[in-house]
Amino acid sequence: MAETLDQATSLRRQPKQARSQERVQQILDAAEQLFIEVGYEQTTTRAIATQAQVPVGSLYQFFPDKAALLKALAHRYFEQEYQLFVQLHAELATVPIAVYVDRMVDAFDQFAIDHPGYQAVLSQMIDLMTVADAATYNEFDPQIGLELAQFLARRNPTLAPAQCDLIATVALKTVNELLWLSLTGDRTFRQQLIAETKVLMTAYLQTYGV
Amino acid sequence: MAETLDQATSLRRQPKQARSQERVQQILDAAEQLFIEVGYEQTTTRAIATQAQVPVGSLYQFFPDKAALLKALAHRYFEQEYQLFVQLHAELATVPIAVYVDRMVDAFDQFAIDHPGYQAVLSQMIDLMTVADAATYNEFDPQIGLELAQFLARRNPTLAPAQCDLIATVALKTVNELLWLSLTGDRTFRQQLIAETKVLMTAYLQTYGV
DNA sequence: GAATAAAAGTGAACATCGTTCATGTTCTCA
DNA sequence: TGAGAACATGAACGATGTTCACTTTTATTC
Repeated sequence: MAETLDQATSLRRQPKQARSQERVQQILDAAEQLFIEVGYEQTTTRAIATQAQVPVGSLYQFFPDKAALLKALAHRYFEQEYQLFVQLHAELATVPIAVYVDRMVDAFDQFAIDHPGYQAVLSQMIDLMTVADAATYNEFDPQIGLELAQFLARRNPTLAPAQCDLIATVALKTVNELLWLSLTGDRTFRQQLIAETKVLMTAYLQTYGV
Repeated sequence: MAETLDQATSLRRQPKQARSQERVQQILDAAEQLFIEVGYEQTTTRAIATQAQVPVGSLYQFFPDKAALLKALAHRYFEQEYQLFVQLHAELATVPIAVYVDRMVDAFDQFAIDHPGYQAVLSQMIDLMTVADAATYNEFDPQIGLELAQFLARRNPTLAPAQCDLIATVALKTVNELLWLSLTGDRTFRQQLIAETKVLMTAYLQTYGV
């Protein structure tokens, strides 16, 4: 876990001693908690340092800037989401498309519910991306899109590869957005929106006979 | 135009003299240009003031803070989009749903293309909303949603009002997101995504027999 | 048309932020 | 055990959004 995280977030310095590695985790935990509580923008680096019981300087020993903290946290969630997809995708290789959609949407909905920090961290991550590059975000999402496109091509061989890519992009983006919207409402709203997302996706994919 | 803008953006002070009103427009124009060129975050209030050839203080005479400038600009676009919807919606009251979707999607796509500042301002606006309230954004979008829901109920009277609201919400959110995504790519990508958006929406709405 | 009040204009100064870096401390290993 | 590498520290820096005491311009009154 540690190695994967380090590689992806380009830590300013590799923590070689156990003491430093603990600090990195302390800082990340403190940052996540504060991002959830008061949001990314409102969280000062000094507050993160205080919460993690380290001086500000230690923060910049390992992370190049404040945004790197958010990226590191987002990376953790993307990684988990990708694992979730891979596992479920294998299980649902041959089921009808309606069942595939049903199970997938439910799984990702449940993931967001199970991880309290997901919404707070990701929403701030999206904000950051419009300003800066989308490197971190585009690390796992296109991977899912690629596998989804291959899945569609296997289901309906008459579809051109380019078209499969496009359909996968549309499907992913749409489900992402609607699940995201569902998180902003109460339980009833979320369940209704989940159901509606399934209707939408199933109708769309059945158009292509997959 | 001026009155509508003033009401919605809660200017700190109403510009009563012609001189001030000109200044407000100068400031807004300068802000929009800089937001497009270097982005909202990277644009300093001093830069806006310099560009508009006014001192920083004058900025805060009319706008409570930097975000108010972005909101005022976003409001202008929302207002124009709503007008566009109302007009087209009236024209398409009785056409088949596939035609309705086709014309609507094309119109909003064209709007984004015709207004160079739209993407820059709105993307920053979206960022701002996750941090602050969504008051400005929710000013016109739900209005469109409401009319869309009534439209669905008229097309298929067997649908419950609550379900019409839900369908309208899903449709709006989805089209919004996909059109937004289409702006990030080149001409070919945009055209393909526009076409795909129509397929998705038509398939979805035909499910409900509207 | 001069005097007074009200509105508008101004920019140096303030508070706070993200970040740095010179200096002190702790750990590693021959 | 001691020299060098890794790590820790927080005062200081530059930049930002914002304010407010002060000046200038416009409106009103006699």
